[in-house]
Amino acid sequence: MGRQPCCDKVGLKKGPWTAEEDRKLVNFITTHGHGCWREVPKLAGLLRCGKSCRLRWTNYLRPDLKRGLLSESEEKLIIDLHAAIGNRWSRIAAQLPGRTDNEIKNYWNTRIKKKLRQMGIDPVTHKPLNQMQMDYMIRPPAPMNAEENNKFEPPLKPENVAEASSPENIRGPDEEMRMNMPACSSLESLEIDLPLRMEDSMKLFNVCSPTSVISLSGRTEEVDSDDSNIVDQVNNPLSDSHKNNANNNMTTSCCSFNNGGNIHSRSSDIKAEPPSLWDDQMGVLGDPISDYLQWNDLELWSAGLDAASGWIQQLPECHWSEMQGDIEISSNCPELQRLASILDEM
DNA sequence: AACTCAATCAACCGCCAGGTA
DNA sequence: CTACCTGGCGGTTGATTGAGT
Repeated sequence: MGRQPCCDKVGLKKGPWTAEEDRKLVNFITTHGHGCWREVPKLAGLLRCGKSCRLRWTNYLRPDLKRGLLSESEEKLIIDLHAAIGNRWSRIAAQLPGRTDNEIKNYWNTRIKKKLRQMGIDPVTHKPLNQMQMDYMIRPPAPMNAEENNKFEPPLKPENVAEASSPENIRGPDEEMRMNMPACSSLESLEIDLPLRMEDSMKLFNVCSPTSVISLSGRTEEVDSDDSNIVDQVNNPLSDSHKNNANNNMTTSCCSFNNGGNIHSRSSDIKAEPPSLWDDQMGVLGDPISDYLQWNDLELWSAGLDAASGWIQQLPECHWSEMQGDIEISSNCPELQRLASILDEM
C-alpha cells in the first residue's frame, strides 16, 4: 500500500502566497490557534493544503520571526553548531530565536558555504581544504584493480607525490598556515559534567574548526579476521582501530593522539560493508557509533575525529585520555565547556 | 534596452518518527 | 501488532531579483 498524500491536492493552490491568503491565515490563527493543520485551510477559507499553511506560518507569518540578515554572532554560532551537529537545521534554529530552520539552511547553502570555501575550509568537514587534499595524497582510496587505480589516482604532479610521501612531510597544514588561522571559537563559558559519556564524545568528534591541525602518521595493518582483538587499543594511549578483515576487503585505520602537540592520525580506508558487520567484529567502534552514526558517515566521522582532536588539543587546559574504550575529555577550557553544554541541550 | 547568468529564498517534496485507533 | 494520520525535518526546486555585458 502506497503512502497517502498529505492532503487531497485536487483544486488546491500552489506557489507563492498572496497578501489576501496571508491575511486569512494570520486572522484565523491569531483568533483560533492552528490546532490541527489539516483543518486550518478549510476553516480559514484557503485553497491550500494544511502542510502549506503550516510552512507559511512557521517560516514567514509567525509574529516572533526576526527579519533581515543574520548578525555576525548568529553566523558564527551557526558555523560552530554546524561543525558540531551537521545539517540539523531545526536544532540549529532552536539556538537562534526568531530564525527558522529554512532560513538558516538557505543562509548556509548560499552564503556560509561559499565563505568557508573562500577561507580554504571545507564546509562539510570544517577541515582546511589543503589538509583534506593531504589526506588524499597520503592515502588515496584503495583501488580494486589497475583500471580503478587509474581512476582514483589523485591529480598530482610526480614531484608532489614524492614530496608528500616522504616521511618528514607526512604532516598536516604547514606551520605558516597554522599561525595564520583565526581563533578557534567564540564560545563562552558554560558548565558541563566531566568526563563526557562516549556518545557525547562522539558529538565532539564532529566538532571541527578552522584551527584544526593534524599531523599525519599513517600506517596500515593487516589484521586477521579471527584476530578480533584490537592491538592498537593496548599499544596506543588513545586510539581507535577500525578492524581489518582481509577477506572482506576492510582495512585497518588507526587514530592515536598524545598531549605533546602533535596529533598522529590516519583516516580509515573503508569499503562497503554493512554496519552490522562492524558491530559484530569491532569492540571499540561497536555500539556507540552504530547508534550515533550512519554507515556513510564513517569516513566523515573519522575526519571529524581528527579535526576535533586537533582543535581540542589547541584549547587551553585540555587533556585527552582514554579508559576502557571511553574517551575522557577533562578540561577547564570555557570554549569546550560551552560547546558541550549546547550539545547536551540538543 | 535586451540579454545572460548567478544569487537568493519561499515553497514544495518525500521521508520519518511518534501517536493513536 | 498493524495501519494510518499528523507534524516535523532536510533536500531540492524554481521563480524572482540584481549585476554584468
